[in-house]
Amino acid sequence: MISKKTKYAINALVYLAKQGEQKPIRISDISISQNIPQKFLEAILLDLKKAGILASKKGKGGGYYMLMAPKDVNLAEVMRLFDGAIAFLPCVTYNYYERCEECIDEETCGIRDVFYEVRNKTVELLKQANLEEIISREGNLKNFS
Amino acid sequence: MISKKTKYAINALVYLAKQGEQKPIRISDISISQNIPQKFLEAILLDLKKAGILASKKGKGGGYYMLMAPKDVNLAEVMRLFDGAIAFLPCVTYNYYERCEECIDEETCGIRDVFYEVRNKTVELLKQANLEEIISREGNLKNFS
DNA sequence: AATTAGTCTATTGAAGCTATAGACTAATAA
DNA sequence: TTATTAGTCTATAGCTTCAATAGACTAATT
Repeated sequence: MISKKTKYAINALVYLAKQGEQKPIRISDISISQNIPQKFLEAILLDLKKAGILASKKGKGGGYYMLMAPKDVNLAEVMRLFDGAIAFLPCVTYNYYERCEECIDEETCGIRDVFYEVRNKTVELLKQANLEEIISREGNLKNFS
Repeated sequence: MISKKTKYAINALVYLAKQGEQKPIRISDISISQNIPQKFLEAILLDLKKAGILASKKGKGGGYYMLMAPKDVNLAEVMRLFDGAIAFLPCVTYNYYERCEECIDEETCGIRDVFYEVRNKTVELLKQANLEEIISREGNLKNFS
C-alpha cells in the first residue's frame, strides 16, 4: 500500500496539472479542494519543489504551479520520492539495494527471481502513468472483480 | 516492501517443500537453517497451519510438514495471509476493499485505473509463483539493472 | 509598510512491526 | 505411566514509521 503522503502528492499533482494556465495556486486552495490537511500538504509540496517537479511564488498572488510538463511526471518517480523503493524486496530495487540478511546465495534465489520480474512489470506500468495519461484515463469505466 | 514475517514464511515454506519426504521437521531446525528467530517462527508456522498449508505433529519426532502440495501454494496467497492486500490502493483490492476518503468519483478516477492495472499484473505473476516454480527457478541467473 | 503566503523546526499521538518471555498442553516413546 | 519433547497460547515491550499539528520565521508583492 502506498502512504497517504504519496496519495496526497498524486492528487495535488493531478489537480495542478489540470489547471491549464500556469498561474500559481494557493496551498489552501489545493488543501480544501483535494481534502488534504494543509500543514501536511505544505511539506509534500516542498518535497515536490525540491525534486524539481513544482515551483512556487511567494507573496500575494503566490502559490504552487507545475514546473515540469505533466507528461514528464510519472507515478514511479512520485512513489519513489515519498515511499522509497517500489519493489517488494530490498534486493531487487534500482536505487535502494540491500542484501537480505538470511539469504545464502542471491544469484540463485528463486524468490528473488520472482520478485525481480514483478518489479520490472510494475515499474514499467508506473512509468507509463504520467500525469497527462492519468488525466486522459479519467472516465475509463472498468469492471472490477 | 513485504514484511519480515512474509519473507520468513516464504523461506520456511520453500525449505519444507524441499524436504522431499514428508517427515515432520522441528521448528528449531527451520529456525536455525533459515536464520529465523524461533519464537517468531512459531507464530508464523501456526498461521500457515491455520491456513491449511502446513500440518504439525507433536511430541518426540514431531514438527511441521507440508499439507498442501508445493505447486498449490503460491506467493499471492502467502503474502495476503501475512501482509493483507497486495494492491497499492485500498480501492483496487480483491478482499480488502475500502473507499479513498478524499475520492470524488471512484468510477472515473484515473489514478485508480492505473493502480488497478498494476494490481492485476502483479497478482497474475504472484499466482504463477508457487513453491514448485520457485524451487525450479533457483539457479536462473539474471542480469540486474 | 503592510499583507500575504511559502519555509522551517519541533513535537506528538497512533499504529504496526519485530521480537521475546513464560506458562501451558498434548503426543510420543520407553 | 512417566519423562521428555515439541507444539500452542497469551501477553507484552521496544522500536520505527506514518500522519498530523503548532508556531515562529522569512521573503515577495502591492
